[in-house]
Amino acid sequence: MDEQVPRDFETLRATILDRRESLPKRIAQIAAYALDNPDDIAFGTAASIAASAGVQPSTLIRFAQQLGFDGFTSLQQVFRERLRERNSSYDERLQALRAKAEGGAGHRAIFDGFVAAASTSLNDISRTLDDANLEEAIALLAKAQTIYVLAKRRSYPVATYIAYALGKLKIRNQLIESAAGLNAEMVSFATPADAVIAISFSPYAPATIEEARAISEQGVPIVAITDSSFSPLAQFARVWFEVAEADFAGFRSLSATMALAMALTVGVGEKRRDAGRRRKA
Amino acid sequence: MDEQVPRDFETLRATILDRRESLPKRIAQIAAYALDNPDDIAFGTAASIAASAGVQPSTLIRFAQQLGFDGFTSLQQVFRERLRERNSSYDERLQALRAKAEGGAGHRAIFDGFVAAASTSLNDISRTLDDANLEEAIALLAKAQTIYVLAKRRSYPVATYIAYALGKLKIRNQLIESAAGLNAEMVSFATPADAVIAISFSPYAPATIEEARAISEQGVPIVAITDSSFSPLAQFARVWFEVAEADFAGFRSLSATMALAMALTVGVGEKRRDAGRRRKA
DNA sequence: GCCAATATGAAATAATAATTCCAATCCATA
DNA sequence: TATGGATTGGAATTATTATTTCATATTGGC
Repeated sequence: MDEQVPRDFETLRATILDRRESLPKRIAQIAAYALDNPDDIAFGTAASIAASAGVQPSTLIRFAQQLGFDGFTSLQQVFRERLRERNSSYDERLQALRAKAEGGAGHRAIFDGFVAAASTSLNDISRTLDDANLEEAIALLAKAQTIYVLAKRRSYPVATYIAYALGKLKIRNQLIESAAGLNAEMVSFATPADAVIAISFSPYAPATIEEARAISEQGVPIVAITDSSFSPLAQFARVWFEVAEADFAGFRSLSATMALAMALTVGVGEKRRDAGRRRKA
Repeated sequence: MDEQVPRDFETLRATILDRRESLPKRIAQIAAYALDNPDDIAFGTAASIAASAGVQPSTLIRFAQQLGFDGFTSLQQVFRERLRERNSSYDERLQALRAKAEGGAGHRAIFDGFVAAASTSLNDISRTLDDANLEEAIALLAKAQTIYVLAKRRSYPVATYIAYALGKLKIRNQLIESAAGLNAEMVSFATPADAVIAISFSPYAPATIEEARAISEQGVPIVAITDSSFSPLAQFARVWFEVAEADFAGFRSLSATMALAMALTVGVGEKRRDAGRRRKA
């Protein structure tokens, strides 16, 4: 018996490619289809796959048998296993990272912990972000004459990134910060024709809250990124996003907030470009 | 009919979690199993899944029906679809999202793009980061009297985050930035007993390079985070990290750099604490 | 503690899908 | 171009799997 049944996808693939030349026409046809559409093989029924590949179900079974399987079903297992492994790798790796980080095995573990926290946060936010909310925020910001950016302490890096990106997109913006302690004055220039992006997480920096309150009392609409509906920022905001960042070693990730911030920024850029184009036309 | 059938996995998951409380015991049991072992649902037969979850096949079908599906088979489709999608690698997904965003597919696509870019970057860096390099950098920084942080433009948010974290850890640090244009003077205070974290990506901000050169000429050791071995920063650095961030819509992610920055920061914090403890003992 | 409504288990049934079989066709070779 | 073997198509058969049904158990309200 020189027939070694390929148990994993890569071996199977190699075997098929190897024999390609010597396969009968219809078998070759289904072989090509299998390598091109492995997902279909994993999920389809013999009949549906055969139809998609343009052959008879029986041919599909002969193909499987020629490879040493005892039928289509066992061939299909290989294709399913492949999907399973590919898919689990990500979650499992995250799990492993977290476990290793918990175990405290040197500095690599710290790094892994931050990577895991960031990944988790990204997963969470892409699950929970509300599309309508995003549209509303972008629409609001796109109308603004000047976009003010307000964030301190832990959220400050996000603010600087937003300011950088807005600048690159040639969107007028003002980061509310001042070495000279002129924040209050800066805030007082904002009008209802402007808008604010405010970012703050618990424990909320008092200055951020205070400035957000002042600016909202002037009628300037606020888009807030914060961590719960109890956040004082949420009550001043016209639109607000709840972002739950995972933490590690006492520091919360910023990855989800960053992704959202970029989406807002670039979204505003696009919306303005579209509006401009429409006006010209 | 108020029954909205969840067509995608996330919606389904949310629906299940939402109703969790009100589900009968066995149904709840299979619901929990489904969320814990989605792969098994995708590939198993009703009988095999029911057995693994410790319920009857009929319960599984009732579960599906309660969610608004017309049977187990249509519920299973959702789990299969999830595998299909998840399976496409991050790179492929990023590619697809880019195309989608180009085509003007709404703002959600932009957001998804940034999330995908961040995830890709995190994947890459956790694959490529060299442990020894990390140890060396942390050892070097832990010895420093003052840690100077140097980064402009796109990398500036990372610098502010490092400065924030170092501050929280009570590690003396100095962000090299000055509204008054006194960077050169600031740099001149650094001595070989200090250290620098410098971050710069192509196109390298000339000021960063210039200051890095000046500071290295004073014998101050530099830990650099940059994007290639050809980076001018790499040549001034005692230790350097190559970080390849994925980009989307013209903006590169910062997630990998952030994770590395946090690992460095917290690593230094730990190393100092350990050293302090040893000295006391 | 009893009743009705609801939930569960187990087996029967229906549906679906894989496999087999055989006749028809194709192809290489003499 | 005739012949044997290999290949293929399509329907029949068999196996597997989902679903339904109904008897039994459990639960919650009075």
